[in-house]
Amino acid sequence: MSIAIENFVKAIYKNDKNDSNNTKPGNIAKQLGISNAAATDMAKKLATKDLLHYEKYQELKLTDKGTQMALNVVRKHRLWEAFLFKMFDMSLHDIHREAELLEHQTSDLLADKISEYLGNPKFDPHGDPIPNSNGEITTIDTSIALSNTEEGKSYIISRLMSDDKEFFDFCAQHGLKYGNTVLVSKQFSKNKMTQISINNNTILLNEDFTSIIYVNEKI
Amino acid sequence: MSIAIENFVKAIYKNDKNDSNNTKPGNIAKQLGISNAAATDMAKKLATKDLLHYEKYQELKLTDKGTQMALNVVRKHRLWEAFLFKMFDMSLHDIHREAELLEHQTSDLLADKISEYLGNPKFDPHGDPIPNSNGEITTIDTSIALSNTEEGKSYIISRLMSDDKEFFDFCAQHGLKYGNTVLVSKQFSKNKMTQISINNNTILLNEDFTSIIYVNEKI
DNA sequence: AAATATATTTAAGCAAGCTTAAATATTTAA
DNA sequence: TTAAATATTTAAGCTTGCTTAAATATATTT
Repeated sequence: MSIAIENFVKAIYKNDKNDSNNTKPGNIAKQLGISNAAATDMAKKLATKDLLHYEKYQELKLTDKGTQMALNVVRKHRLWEAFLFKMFDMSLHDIHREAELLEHQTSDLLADKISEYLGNPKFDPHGDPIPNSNGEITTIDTSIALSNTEEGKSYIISRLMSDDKEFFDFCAQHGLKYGNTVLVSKQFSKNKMTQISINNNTILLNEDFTSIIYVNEKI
Repeated sequence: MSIAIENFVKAIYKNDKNDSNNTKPGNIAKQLGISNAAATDMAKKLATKDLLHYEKYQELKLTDKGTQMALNVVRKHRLWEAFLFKMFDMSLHDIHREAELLEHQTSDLLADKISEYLGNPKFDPHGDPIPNSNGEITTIDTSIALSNTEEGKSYIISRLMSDDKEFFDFCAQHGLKYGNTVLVSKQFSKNKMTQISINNNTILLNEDFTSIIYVNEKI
């Protein structure tokens, strides 16, 4: 299957997993940077390939076959991220960009080799779960958004849910990295801001960031 | 530039480096598995992009710009081969196939990271030279074909010049691998066959193989 | 509930990268 | 050196994955 198809299916899959689960063509189009018309065309085409269910003006829904394809691509993406993260000193954003390309040109065999080398990890450096070769995902996700944490408690960063370079640059600069510990020193509930301590520094984060940084309470 | 263009330019480059240096469209077409007409079309198009010189019925000649592009792709291909060879237990043929795809989706940055990780190697596991980031190649190649070796001498395998799976399977089976030592026990000059010893086994190779296995005399 | 705004779909069309078939040029061989 | 074989080019046409513009349906607002 083509790169365009893999990306289309992946976009629907990721949308489905998100809060705002709008999987109509227009929303997919926006994420892929193509026109609405192109998205509608593609949706119709993929329906004939049994990758998704299409009904005029309705949400696009992946079939089992489509879901498997999406999971396969997502698996390769996240394995590449984990692998490049381990092997090379590159920013999370650069790693994401490489993985975005490599994911489409990776055989199942190579994906398995990478996975094996890494010890079959269940999460990538963003904290996103890595599907196994059967498309199964470990979804034991007890993490919460930094915006929902409690004052005075310490947490371990488990997910950075973004693809935005500025966000990652900010994170890298302040030590906000998968596995690191943060102390929530104050929640400004009125202004929806959170004050944290990390590496002996105090940072004030607004909701844009605290809603995409996920953490687990440190026991 | 597209994958099709990169592959086209690469094919011309590799043809130029070979003995039978026929770089007319038909020959390139054969190697890429496309029609002669498609190759002619592409050649005309690439001429307008200043990647090659095209004159009706003449050989295709890469411009400096085209050569640089080819070298860049070849560099990425061979770096991937060296990297996958080092990291994973995969056959040379599988590695070649992965590299054939990955080479087009690798940023210069990532290529440099891979090269650095490997200690900026000058040769890949086939023994082919890896261009550096400026497109410069180390061509101190003192190796000779196994068919030209002398009886009774020992040699170190330096190049396996093929993309053929059956050949690589044969090599893997008999320990014919980059860096390994072979003793040439007999040259059957009349039949163009060579008898070698490797890993305490004796193998008789015909010219199809001895002409693509390159070695350096063991001092 | 009607009017307005927004989203989706349809239609027509374009560029890239191919194809096959026919025309033309070059090579090879007799 | 002329005829036959082979290679290259031209021409017409196809598929994929997009575009813009216009038509149609759905959502939102008042």
